[in-house]
Amino acid sequence: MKLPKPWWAGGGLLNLTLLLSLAGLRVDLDLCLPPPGTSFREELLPLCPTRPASASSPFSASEGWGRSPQLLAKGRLLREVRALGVPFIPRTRVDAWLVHSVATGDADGTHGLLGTAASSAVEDGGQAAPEGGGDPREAHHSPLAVEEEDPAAEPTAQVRDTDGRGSQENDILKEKSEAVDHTSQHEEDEEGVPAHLKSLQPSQKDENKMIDALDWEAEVITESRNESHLHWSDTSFSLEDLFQLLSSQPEHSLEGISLEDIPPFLSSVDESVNSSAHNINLSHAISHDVNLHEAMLLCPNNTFRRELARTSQAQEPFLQLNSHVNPEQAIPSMSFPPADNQMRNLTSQDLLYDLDANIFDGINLMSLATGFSPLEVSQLFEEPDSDSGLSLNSSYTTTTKSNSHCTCDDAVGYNSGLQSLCHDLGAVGGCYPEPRKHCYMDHRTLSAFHQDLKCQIFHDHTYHVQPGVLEPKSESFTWSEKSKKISGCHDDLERNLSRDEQRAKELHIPFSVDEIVQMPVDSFNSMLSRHYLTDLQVSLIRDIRRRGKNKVAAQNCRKRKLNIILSLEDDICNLQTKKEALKREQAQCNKAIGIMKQKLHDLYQDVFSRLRDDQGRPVNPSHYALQYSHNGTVLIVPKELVLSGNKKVAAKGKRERTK
DNA sequence: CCATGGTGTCATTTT
DNA sequence: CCAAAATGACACCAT
Repeated sequence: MKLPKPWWAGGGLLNLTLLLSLAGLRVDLDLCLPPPGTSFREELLPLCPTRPASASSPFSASEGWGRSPQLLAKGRLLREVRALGVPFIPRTRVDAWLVHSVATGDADGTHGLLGTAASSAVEDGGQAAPEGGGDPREAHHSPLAVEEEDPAAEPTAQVRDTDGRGSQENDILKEKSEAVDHTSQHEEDEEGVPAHLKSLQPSQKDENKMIDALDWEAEVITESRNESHLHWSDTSFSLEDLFQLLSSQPEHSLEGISLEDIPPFLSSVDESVNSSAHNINLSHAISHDVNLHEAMLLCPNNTFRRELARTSQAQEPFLQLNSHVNPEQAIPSMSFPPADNQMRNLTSQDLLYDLDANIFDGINLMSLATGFSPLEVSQLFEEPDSDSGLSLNSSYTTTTKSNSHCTCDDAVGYNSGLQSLCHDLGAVGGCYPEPRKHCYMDHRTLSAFHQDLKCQIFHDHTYHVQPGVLEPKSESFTWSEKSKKISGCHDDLERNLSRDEQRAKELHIPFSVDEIVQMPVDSFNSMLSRHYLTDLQVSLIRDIRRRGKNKVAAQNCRKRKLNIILSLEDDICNLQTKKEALKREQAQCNKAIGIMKQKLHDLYQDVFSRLRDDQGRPVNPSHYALQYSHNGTVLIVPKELVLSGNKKVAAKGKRERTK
């Protein structure tokens, strides 16, 4: 028959086995050793405050946070090994009631003190009622219950409600917390290996690391148990040893849960570890006004991200709103939306818009008249803003500045009669040096080129550009201002057009921006080859594709960054939670040790109060000590001998440890 | 007016 | 070696 597990059991770090056989009575001390099948972290480790157990969580507690069967098998194996106790001292229970029986002058206890074996009393008295105040079992309560009382254990999302933020945002935050929940919780194995050791590791390495961590922890426990074994399984020891060990064991044993084991960076959050508000701020600092909700879309198994994904999909038709008419397109979704038709029908509603349209048409005409590309001409109407969207040729310009003359020669191919003007304009910066475009020009038939000319001349508008106005530096009518004017005067749909979309529209690019960006490489190249496009159009299409790809890449990059930040935040939360659990465990161990010390002291005093020497005088406990030998006898030994024996035992234990 | 965060873009590096 | 992706840095804009 086994006594209930002491309330402090579950520490797993202080393995103090005391076999005190006094007159046949056996007092077994087994502190903080988790019983087979349980892990102290499973009992003590509370849930992460930002991870309230919800039904929507993809990982329930029964699923072990998604632990793999291999890991569960390893955990079971380790527990079985621990349960066997090999080669450690077999685990025993604290038979506090025995101490009580001795202290209260129980007859069996007295009899046991005299040296007769009465180990059966342990079994017979196992169900005796424990002593009221000092019995640790009476103070036993579930660590989870402790956790429930801990205000810090409240879900952060609930606390956030008090932060004055809307419930919807709180829901989002909660979803975010759950979003990052499984990503690290399922990586936390049952042996409590810190998640931060593995959270950023590839999943394939997790198992190996898990094995290493398990071995590591088993080794730590082995050392702890061996130390206890070396101290206590010697041929003999005294109660003084027990006192000394109890005095030294807390610090020693608690090294395993020392706060120094927490990674150093946690020290920065040490002060606020007891404050749930800290968790709020941590999450809040990242979640506040973050418009990167799409970032969550990358992570699977997340309701929040799935919701956003659905929202994004619902908005996708709107994203295709800027698709242009292309009869050759086989993509149905790229058809011309009515909104765009409406927008085109509204061209006369705004004089400014007409002016801008005329300007662009004039630019096209200028390009024809001067042999200068419309893009270059259009640059004359903007400031040299690298962010203008019209600076797409900036890289080419910088890389081919020395070839400006050749570029102008190329431009002469369009209109050889204006070479001098080409030079003049080229000095402004209107170079068009990309050689690949000329390859398109080479295989293009002249008739097609003239068709392009006719097409552009068809939009002829009288537009005269003064040479002085061509200086971009002096041009105050910048692109951004133009965009502002356009966006300010047009409807919302027009305002949502990006610069590339506007330019593509102005240059009559027969493809939508989405098409250009999302099209596969082969399709893109074949599309360029199939269509007769001007160099400007090809250049713009390529730039649109490059910018679009890069835009998506930048978005993905930022999403990854945000995910990393969230993951780190989650790691911080986990480590804080573990730190709190370890602190509670340490406090419980200290309390248990104190109780044990007191009980042992009482027992010691009681034993000596009953002992008499040969003359019938009481034995002074300050001069003598009780020493237990393996043959079951208890000797009263002068303390001088005990101290010398302790030194020998300590030396022997040290030698065995060094082996 | 300033601070902050989101976003687009370019240049460069990495894959 | 080249193309695409990734990323740092910067500028602009909205709040």
